[in-house]
Amino acid sequence: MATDLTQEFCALRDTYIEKQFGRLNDMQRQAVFTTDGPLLILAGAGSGKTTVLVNRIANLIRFGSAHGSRQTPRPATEDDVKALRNAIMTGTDAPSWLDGMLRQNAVRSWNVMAITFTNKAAGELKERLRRMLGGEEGDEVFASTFHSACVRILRRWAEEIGYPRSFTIYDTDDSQRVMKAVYKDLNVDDKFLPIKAAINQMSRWKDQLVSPEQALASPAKDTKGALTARIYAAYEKRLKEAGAFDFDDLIYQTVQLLAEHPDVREFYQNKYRYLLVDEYQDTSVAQFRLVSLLTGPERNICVVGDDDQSIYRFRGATIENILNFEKLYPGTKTIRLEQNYRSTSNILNAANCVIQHNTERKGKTLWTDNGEGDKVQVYTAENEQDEASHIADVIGQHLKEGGHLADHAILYRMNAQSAPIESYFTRAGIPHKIVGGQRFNDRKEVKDIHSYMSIVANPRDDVRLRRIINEPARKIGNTTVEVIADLAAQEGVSMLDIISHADQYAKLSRAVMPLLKFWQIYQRLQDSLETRTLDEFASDVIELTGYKAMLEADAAKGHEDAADRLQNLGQLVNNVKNYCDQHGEEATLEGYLEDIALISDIDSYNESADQVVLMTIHSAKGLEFPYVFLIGMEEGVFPSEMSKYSEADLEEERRLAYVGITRAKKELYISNSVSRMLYGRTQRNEPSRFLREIEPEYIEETRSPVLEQRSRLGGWGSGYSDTVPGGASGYSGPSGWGRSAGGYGGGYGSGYSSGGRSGYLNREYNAGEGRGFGSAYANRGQSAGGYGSGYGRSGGSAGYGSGYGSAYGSGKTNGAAQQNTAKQINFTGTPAPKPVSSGPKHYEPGDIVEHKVFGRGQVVAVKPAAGDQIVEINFDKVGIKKTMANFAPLTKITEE
DNA sequence: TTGGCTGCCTTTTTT
DNA sequence: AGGCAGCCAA
Repeated sequence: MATDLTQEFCALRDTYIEKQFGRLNDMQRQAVFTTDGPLLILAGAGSGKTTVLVNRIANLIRFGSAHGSRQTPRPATEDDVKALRNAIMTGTDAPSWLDGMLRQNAVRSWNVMAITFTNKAAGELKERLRRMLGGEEGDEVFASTFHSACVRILRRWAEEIGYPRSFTIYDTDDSQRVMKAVYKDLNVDDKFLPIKAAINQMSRWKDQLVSPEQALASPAKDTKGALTARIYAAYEKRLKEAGAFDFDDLIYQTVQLLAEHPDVREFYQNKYRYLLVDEYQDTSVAQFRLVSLLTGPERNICVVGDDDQSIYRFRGATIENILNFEKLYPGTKTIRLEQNYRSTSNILNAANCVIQHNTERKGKTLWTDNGEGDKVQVYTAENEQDEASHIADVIGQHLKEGGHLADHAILYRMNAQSAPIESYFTRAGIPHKIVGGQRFNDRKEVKDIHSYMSIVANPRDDVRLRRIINEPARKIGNTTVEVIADLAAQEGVSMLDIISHADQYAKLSRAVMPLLKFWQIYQRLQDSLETRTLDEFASDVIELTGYKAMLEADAAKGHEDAADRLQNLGQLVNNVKNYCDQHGEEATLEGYLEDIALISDIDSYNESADQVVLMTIHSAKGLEFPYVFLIGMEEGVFPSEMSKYSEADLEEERRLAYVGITRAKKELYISNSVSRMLYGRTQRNEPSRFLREIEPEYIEETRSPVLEQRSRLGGWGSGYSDTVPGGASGYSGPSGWGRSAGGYGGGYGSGYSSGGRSGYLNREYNAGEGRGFGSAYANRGQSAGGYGSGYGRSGGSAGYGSGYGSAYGSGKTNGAAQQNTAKQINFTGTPAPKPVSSGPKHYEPGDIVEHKVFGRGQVVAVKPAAGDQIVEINFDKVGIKKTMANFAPLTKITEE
């Protein structure tokens, strides 16, 4: 009888628990209820991956392995059954006295570890756990990134492997500085082996857990390989001396620690009995090893990933980790999540079309029961300004229909592509935010202050010391620094140790005063750290080091960016303050420095501001937006030039395209531009192959009106300019030539001399557009009054005219007189490409204007600025905004 | 040692 | 195009 009751209770318990996760689909629920043993979740884009992770953790903590189990801790009673049935029927929580019966083998929250790639993802996970489980239990789950988790482990055990507890984390810039020193030491020429190449190789070795010894021992394929191994060894030695880890070391050294110290390993295996790893497709060999070292004998390891979204191969991620997971963990249960909740079917189908062209994949097809939605809009622009203006048009349209700026994201392949959009949006007054690119913490002044802060935390850090020892200038030049470094090496102490006794070294006699002064500053900083709060310490650093005085002096001299820099330092102090507020008692200098080393721009991106977001597709992974603009869909841009020659690289680009497309919820806008300025020259690019891979039924194409007009006039094909080595007839640079694919009307050549000394042509382009005009100019034309003599050449194919040009010099030294005399010679009257808006405009307060994006508004103030006007407009819908008169998409309606 | 100039190089993505 | 490093001159 009791057995029957227990059986009934178990069945009811399943129902009850399932009801708790009733909003999940079958596959998702399966994933949630698979609590023990290895589990691989293949989660397509938008398939509710984070939801599954959160719910799975919640289930572990609330019910453990109760679901599906036919046993209970004690035999069930009739009261148990009744109470549970009642809870199910009424949809209420079961009474707490049933807890023991329901929470069979429930996992304690601090036994769960969830690893993600970005702080943002970790934060989101924590936030959602908090909401689901409540503050106490939610917060006790350890959710962090690979790198933060490693830092945490290393902080605790650093001394075991010969590092100081307050080790420094080096960023790429620091690494490069170390590398330069190593090159000098080993007498390596960076022309023979570029520093970047060495760093890259070293980084790959660390990703693959190859030690310097192994690298040295491995049969070198060539001299460069052998040399790189020696460089690697020397680099590691330096880092160890400085008590520093670089990004790769954080993982690598943690793996070494866990592998070589069974006690440490067991400590963590006992502590974290349930492991979850997000974005598993982006793990490296080292990260895989780390995860397996943390996984205890119970093998409660759950990984979530999507092989189609693996986009970090270039930095050591190996897609094999996910492809081979089942082999490495026999008995793995694999669950596929293929239902997409994010996008319309048109968007999803477009994504599927593209990704199907890849061969190296597990294979899965996303589907959705969301509606068809609008077709994917493909726009061919004339140039990047046109592309920007088109995007502004669309956004403006959406705003008129009641949409929000923040619902729009502009995604691109590389950071450089943000510039034209940024400039257009700024001038048009469209609020936007660029995520990524130059990070705040990468700014020179910010890094300098951080360097000061970090040498107080870690006096051994010679790299950072060198960075700031003469910043601001305090008469400690290179020669002196090298002498100190030599002395330090001789005595086996840090450079700061030498500086503290500078008066004892004859070799330093000339620089004794400045050095002792520096030492004094250092001591005052140490003192400040001990006696004041962290943010006060930060502002002391800015003051006591003379940094502030230096910038103020610069600003007084009229140095333009000095004021900005001062402001940035103010922001830095604010950031320290925020850090303190967040961490309260636990705020430490090391902690702050760690944060800034590991936290990226995207982590602080906050959706709440009503702005259009601009970021790379890489940064956008894991995010979603109602309206997405995927720009620069051109061969040579996306896929990038560098990936064109390798099939594996191309597949990665395609996965990136897939990631980009699947960010869109409601509408996707893809654009390509016929001509684009890239790396300082104008290129003509074919539309991306990824664009052609999308079945026509899912897309709707439009071309820029300018292009339409031109093709009516002349009918042009697909001319573009190619680059071939020059060399003949005294050309120093490459010379370009135009090629015609299908009979077009004109060509123009524009050449300019870059060196300027003898006025020869350095580069020349012919492009299949326009009607044959050309202009050549000298870039730094110093000779002959700043002239270069330029001409366009017709390069090979019949059918377009020869362009030629007028030359001018814009040399900074003596070409000024010729400046602005450039003429675009126009032979046929065909209009030259138009600027964003034509003709100078003048506004006066009271004018009623129509803005393409913001709609109707009234001018409230006008300020002249650099040949233009800053117009302040009060818009009916969005309030007051400032725009540049000549660039904003503005039309004057009436004057009042 | 500093500061200015020239010439050189980079331009894929980032924790 | 633009930034930076290294070189040279003061």
